Amino acid sequence: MRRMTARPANAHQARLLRLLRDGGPNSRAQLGDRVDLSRSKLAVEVDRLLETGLVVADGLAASRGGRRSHNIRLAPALRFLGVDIGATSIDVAVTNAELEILGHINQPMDVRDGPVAVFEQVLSMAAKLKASGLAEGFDGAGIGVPGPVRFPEGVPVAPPIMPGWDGFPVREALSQELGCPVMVDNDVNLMAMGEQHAGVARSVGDFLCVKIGTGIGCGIVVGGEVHRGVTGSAGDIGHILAVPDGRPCACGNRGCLEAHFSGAALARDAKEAAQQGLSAELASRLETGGTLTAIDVAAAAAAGDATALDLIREGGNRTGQVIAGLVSFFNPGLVVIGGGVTGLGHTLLAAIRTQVYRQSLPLATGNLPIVLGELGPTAGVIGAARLISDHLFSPA
Amino acid sequence: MRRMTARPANAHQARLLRLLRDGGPNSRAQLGDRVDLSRSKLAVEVDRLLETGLVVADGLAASRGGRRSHNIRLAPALRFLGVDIGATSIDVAVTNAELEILGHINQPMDVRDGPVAVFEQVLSMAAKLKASGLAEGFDGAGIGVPGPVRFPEGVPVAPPIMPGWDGFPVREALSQELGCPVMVDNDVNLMAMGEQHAGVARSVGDFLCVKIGTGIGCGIVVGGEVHRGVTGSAGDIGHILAVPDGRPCACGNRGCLEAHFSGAALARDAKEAAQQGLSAELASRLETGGTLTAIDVAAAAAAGDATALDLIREGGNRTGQVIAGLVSFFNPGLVVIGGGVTGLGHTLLAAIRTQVYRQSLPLATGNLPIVLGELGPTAGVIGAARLISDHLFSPA
DNA sequence: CCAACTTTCTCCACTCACAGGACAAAGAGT
DNA sequence: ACTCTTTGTCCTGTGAGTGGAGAAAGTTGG
Repeated sequence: MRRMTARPANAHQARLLRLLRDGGPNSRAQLGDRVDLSRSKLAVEVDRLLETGLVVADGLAASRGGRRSHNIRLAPALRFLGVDIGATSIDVAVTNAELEILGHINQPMDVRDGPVAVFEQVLSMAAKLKASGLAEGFDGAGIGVPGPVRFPEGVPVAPPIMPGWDGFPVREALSQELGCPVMVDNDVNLMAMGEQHAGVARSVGDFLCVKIGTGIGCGIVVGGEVHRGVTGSAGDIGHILAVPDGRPCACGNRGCLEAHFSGAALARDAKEAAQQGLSAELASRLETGGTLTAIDVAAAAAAGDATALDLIREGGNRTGQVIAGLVSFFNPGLVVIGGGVTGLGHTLLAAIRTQVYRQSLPLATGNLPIVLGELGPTAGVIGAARLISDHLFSPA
Repeated sequence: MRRMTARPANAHQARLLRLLRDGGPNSRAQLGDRVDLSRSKLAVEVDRLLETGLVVADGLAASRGGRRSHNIRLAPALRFLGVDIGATSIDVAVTNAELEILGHINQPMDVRDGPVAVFEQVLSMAAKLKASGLAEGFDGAGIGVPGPVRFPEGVPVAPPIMPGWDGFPVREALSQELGCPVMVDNDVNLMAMGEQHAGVARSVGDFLCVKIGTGIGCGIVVGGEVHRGVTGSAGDIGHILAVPDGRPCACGNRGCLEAHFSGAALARDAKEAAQQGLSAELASRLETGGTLTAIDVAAAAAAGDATALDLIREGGNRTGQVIAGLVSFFNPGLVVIGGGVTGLGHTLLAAIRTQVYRQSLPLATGNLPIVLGELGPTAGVIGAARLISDHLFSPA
């Protein structure tokens, strides 16, 4: 099947496509209300979009007291691929043009295996989704990787936890393999875009999205746009100093936030505590599994284990201190906490909130919600789909 | 004299005005090269601007091998007032439409005297500049105040060091008194705009501008635009935690950056050192003046006093640690250091650089200049003039 | 001093985007 | 059947903008 070849010819068409994508109105009249164009001009642009096939008119809506309107919607055959490459697993999902997830699979993996091995797996996961009948092909794909990206070229740069990926032409390679346009971004930025599109950050212009997983990072959204920084490393808060002369970090310094709180640090601390006999709960989990992860700590905490709760609180305090600084600096309208440790739930959130509300000035915290992301593992893939659709739904 | 009444009628005219302001080309042909409009359209817009009087054509330029071009320039009678209200002094300057300073005066003052007393002084300083023949009136004024501002309304909100200013309608009051449009912003943001317009940050899109004076703050520029945050308190880094369980701060917490390094903290530490007999140099200055300021410390350091140098290095390290975090988070293309303590010069800069380059990741610091502002006390007033001219040179 | 070439600026005709009103189509309510 | 409402189409007028022709004002070289 021939995939999406057309692109919006002008800003009006791009605007209309995004309105339709974001669950907006779907009759010509309703579109006209939002788009500040005359009915005639709007009709012309809609007709052109219908000609390109990006948009279809199917059926009539119920009457609202007058002539029934045509249902205008994005082509139902459009499919986007969202890929979220984490440090230890891959998420791949197919969405329709409205970015609704039609199918989603997750597989464990190690980024350190390098781009070739990882892409083989991504392609086989995409093929599996295709085989299940959800898509006949992809009109575009968004990819998130756990490290800084030179955004215009779609190439990872100097990724600390991804040796072998530096300079690998991710965008070009995947575009070749998949036969469709591809955009690449940092996984944290994609999570922020996901929560902005379909999660807690809808209708918020300036917010921070802190992702605590194997590492720790922060998506920065300014005026509705992701801020990536001059070298694509903005939001890399894992190596901000959290504890003077604290624990050694993989980066060579001491006391980095990531060395004190992250999925990896939490597992390490839990293991130490178990071995020192501080927690029977954790020790028993260590025995059965042979190793501990953040999930074990979450389970222990849920079971009321004091040591596990202490670890979470301690980590939340450290993280909260750093976030407090960022809140003072950036003055966001919302802070979203997400990533693998979301399972630590309310204990973590409470610790973070306490620190932020205590340390930042009232003017910055006065009306500042600090909440957990509501999309969980789908935030990344939705953000990835959003990334490519933003690209495709912009003037050619 | 009637002042500037016209405003650009469309985006093209606004663009042309800004080009002319920023020292750009000044013939129709040269303007056409930059503005991506046909010669005919451009001529129409220039003619309209000439009609409004915002722009004048005076004289002919030298020939470059053909017909001589007309000199197109902004009306030479246009005057902007730039006001920078600091914690302890006021700067007022008059500029022409190209934002060149025609006259600049500075007077000591205490913001805590409240808005009424301060504005009386501002108005008398403005009157003095007028009386000296530099201006017959003002076409617009920009005002910087040392605290957060609700930008759209031009009203200070909850300013910690400015009791009595909370909610005072600065913009409206001064607009009344001066009889011209007024815009109000945080003084730190204005310094950033000043350095962007005429200083070290020309042609840099994303940068941070750290102002260390009585307090400490940070101007944030994203994509050429100042980021003010949702409540106007962005950049308020003075109360970021710098030293766990450190010195008590006026805000009620302990260990804030501002409590450890700022003009006020430096004076306090110098006085302590002098009284403890650690430095003969500082002690003698304390005796002669009865009190110490950052300027005394700078002088002592310049004279080679070890204690003074230590104080500066110590403060620079603290500040550098905080800036390192901001650099990791924001990934700017430039960091500018300015404000009253600029006099501490290279010692301070070296300490800050050391911390940032050590603590932030190479990708973020690799090509990151950290420099002193080059405009000194004029940065604020130039930024203020820029603020109001940006406002006036935008479509009505 | 004249011819040839440059650069700057003006004028004019043509195109296209867009607004806004008239009107047709299709339905609801009475 | 009649009126009112909502939706969608058609048509014409207006103003923005382009691009070419050419006038205006120079320089350079014979």
